[in-house]
Amino acid sequence: MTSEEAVGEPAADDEVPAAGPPRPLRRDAERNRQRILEAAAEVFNERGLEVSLDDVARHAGVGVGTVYRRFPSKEDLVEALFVARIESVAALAEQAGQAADPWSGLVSFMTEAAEMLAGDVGLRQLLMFATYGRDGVAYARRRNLPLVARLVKRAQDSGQLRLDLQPTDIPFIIFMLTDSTQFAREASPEIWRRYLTMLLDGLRPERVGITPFPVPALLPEQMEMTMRHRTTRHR
Amino acid sequence: MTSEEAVGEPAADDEVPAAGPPRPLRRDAERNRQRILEAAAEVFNERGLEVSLDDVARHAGVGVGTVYRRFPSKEDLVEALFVARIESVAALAEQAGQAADPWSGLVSFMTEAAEMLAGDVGLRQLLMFATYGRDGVAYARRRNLPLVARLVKRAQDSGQLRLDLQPTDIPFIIFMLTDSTQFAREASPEIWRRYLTMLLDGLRPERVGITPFPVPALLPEQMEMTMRHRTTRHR
Amino acid sequence: MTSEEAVGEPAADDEVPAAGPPRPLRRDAERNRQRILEAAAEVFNERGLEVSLDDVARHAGVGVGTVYRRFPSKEDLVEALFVARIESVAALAEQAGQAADPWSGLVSFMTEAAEMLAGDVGLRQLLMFATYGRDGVAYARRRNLPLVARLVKRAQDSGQLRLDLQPTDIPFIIFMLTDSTQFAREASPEIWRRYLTMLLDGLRPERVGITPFPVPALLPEQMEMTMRHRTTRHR
Amino acid sequence: MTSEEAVGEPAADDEVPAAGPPRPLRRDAERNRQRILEAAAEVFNERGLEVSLDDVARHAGVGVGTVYRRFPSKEDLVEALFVARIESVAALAEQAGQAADPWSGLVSFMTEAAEMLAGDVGLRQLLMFATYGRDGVAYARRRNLPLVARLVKRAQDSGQLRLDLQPTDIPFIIFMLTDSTQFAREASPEIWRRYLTMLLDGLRPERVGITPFPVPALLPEQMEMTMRHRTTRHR
DNA sequence: GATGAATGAGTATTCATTCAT
DNA sequence: GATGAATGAATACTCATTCAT
Repeated sequence: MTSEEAVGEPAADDEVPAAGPPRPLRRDAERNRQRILEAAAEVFNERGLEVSLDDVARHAGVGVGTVYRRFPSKEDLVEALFVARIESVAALAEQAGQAADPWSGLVSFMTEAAEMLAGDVGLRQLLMFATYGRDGVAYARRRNLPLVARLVKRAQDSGQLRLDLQPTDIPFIIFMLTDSTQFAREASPEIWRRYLTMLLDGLRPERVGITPFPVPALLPEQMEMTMRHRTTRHR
Repeated sequence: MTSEEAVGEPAADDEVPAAGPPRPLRRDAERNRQRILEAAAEVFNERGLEVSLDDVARHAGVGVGTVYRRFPSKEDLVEALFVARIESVAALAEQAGQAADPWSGLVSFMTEAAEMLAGDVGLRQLLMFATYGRDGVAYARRRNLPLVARLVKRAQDSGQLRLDLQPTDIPFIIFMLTDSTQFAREASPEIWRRYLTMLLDGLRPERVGITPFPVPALLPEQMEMTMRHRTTRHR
Repeated sequence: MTSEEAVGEPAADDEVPAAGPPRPLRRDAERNRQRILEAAAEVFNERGLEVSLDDVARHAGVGVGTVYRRFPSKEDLVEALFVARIESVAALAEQAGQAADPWSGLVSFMTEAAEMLAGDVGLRQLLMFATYGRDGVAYARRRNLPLVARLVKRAQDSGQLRLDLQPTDIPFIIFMLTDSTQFAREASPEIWRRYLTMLLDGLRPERVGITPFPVPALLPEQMEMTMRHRTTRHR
Repeated sequence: MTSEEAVGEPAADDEVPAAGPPRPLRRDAERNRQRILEAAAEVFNERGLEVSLDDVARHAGVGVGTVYRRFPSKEDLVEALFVARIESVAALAEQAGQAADPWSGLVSFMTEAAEMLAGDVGLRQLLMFATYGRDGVAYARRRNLPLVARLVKRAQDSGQLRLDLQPTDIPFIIFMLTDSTQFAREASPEIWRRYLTMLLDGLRPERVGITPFPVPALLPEQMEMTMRHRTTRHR
């Protein structure tokens, strides 16, 4: 990365990244950053992404000003949160890639990812609706997708998964599944497992009468575009 | 009990106060009412139910006072919009009940309902999250469910649908499917058809290796409770 | 009614008073006017002068437009109401003037006037705070004052009332007394009688140790000015 | 019980959350807080408690957000203003309790309290109608009444005040008196002194022909109830 | 004349974001 | 760097008043 590329940085003053990886924060700053992320995770999960940054700050035990110093806008905070979480999802995908049986590797990934999203309103809201957050979302997804692709590939190679399923279908399916939990949070937070079962049955290849998909899956590039389109500006 | 008396049924026609249908609006008023509804439909579809009534009014080319004259609160406007739409869904269910083949009846209903919801952010948001709207929401759902139940029953009786599928699963499935379209609005607004296919394949009964559902479906009563939990949100 | 008279139509300078008393309203118009006044009296008494004209109109069974045709503004309506009521007060004063005993004439007037005001939030609010209403208020008071003055004079002439009491003191006293009832509406709507007693004891002339008033009473002219100053404009 | 322990009285110090006094505001904040209070006092006095907080803010030269930062709602602002003032009234009552002559102690209190209320529309409106403000209102009154009761008792014990006067009569009288000033603000802001004289003459015991009160005074409990009836008015 | 529809400025309150301390 | 104070545009809703039907 040349210094020219690095110029793409926003305000130019503040935090001038000395050409190279962004200099690490001072230790107390880093601690605050973590606190804020934790507090945000907590309140976003409890009350959705609509909570005010004042609340986040209060919860984190810092001033709002500090939140803004670390995260130039609410969108950025939300995105940072997502990026942090997405790592876990990536980790899940990686682990699942080690599974002896390709099919059950894929299934565990889907199950575990769904578990995460079902239990974390904020995260899901962010991933799905992306009313907050920015390009980092697309980026993080890009990072995830190859891992998922590998899972899919292995399952298909082993003859356990219908061949017309695309890697991009997987995030969709996970979102869909956990959507049902949004709807039935109180009544049946695990309801998504029911629909996962249904779907999995529809993913097997060996069946007689398999119905071809009427619509192609999204291309990886399209996934990114998708994100950008939905980012509704917040005041 | 004459058919006139039957009209006294509480939830059924609260809009008819006492004697005869509410006198029709003056022509100009009716025109504006329509304009407002259209404008609301449009902006709600574009930007979700969060848009302000000022925006709706501006879009309709009327003053906000006019909006409030016709719809005493935002909730009422939203509900009016919803109630109108929900009738169509019910109509779809009724029509589907006439289909010669029970399975394809069910499939057309799901397809058509998904088409509606996929194309109408506001409607879907309302049905799913019901953060706006009032009793009409619960009522409309109540009205829909029995029709859906009939479709399910018929398909199961004809041996075309797995027996452990419950009527309450259907709305979930429709919500789930259209959820995917929320996500990929620009890139592929019809993507849900892909997942419908998958799901349908998982709904057939005659297959080898059918996997039993790990979680029960929601009971009809639970569907209503669900609603109540989310309804009380706005000042 | 000739066709010429009928011409009193909007285009032609509305209701031109043909030099003389304002032509009486058509009978139906008059009926509406009365209805509106009655309705206004009722709701103003129940809920204070803040009720909306829409409410008044609804109560009267007419459209708001009709209210505005008769009373160009809320202020005017309120004033009309006051003028109507003030007649009753004047009547009380006249009757009291007939009493055999001058002192008890004065006392009954004060008592009866206080009874009226204590029982009519709207009327009192209007007279006292005059946040609504206009010159008619001053006018009506002017009309009342001479009658009161006579009561005062008689009582003083008969040696039953301290000589330094001025006629303008009487309205003040009545307002003051009924003020207490505003305060204790629920707990003791008749509490004012208590303070009337006190005051009357302080009005007798024959006592030893009578304390001269430290401040002069208002002059009749000042009473009018008073009114004008308080008329806060309403949107 | 030491005077320090006495502070533990429930209503007495709810404003002190737990440990020590609430940390003092930053200097700029304090300055603005004062500005807001002054501005509020001013406009409330000029135009009553109905003025909008936008107006208050404008008058104070700050944004409305600042007003809301210091006073979470209009009610709170009003109460803050009131609580500050009410202390002065209490202080007056306390001082008056020190007077060598019980009668003149009572008279000075009434006079000084009336002076305060006569010059402060907002304060009076709040005390009288309590359409704004919260528990602080009830509390402050509760705090005042015993002090007043003492004044009354002393005057009665010294034979200078009629025995059937109750402590609750005093606030009524003060309200009544200043009511007259509301009415004659411009013409004669001191007019209430005239009626105070009258009333005082009616309060002496030794007179011939003293008229017993026809209605009992309010009980202290009733005073509070009174308040409650009017408090719940604002959104 | 009567009706009630339309208007829009006004109300209390919230919250992302900026800026003085 | 951290803090929390200040800002003001935005939101849902009301109501006196005007105007088309």
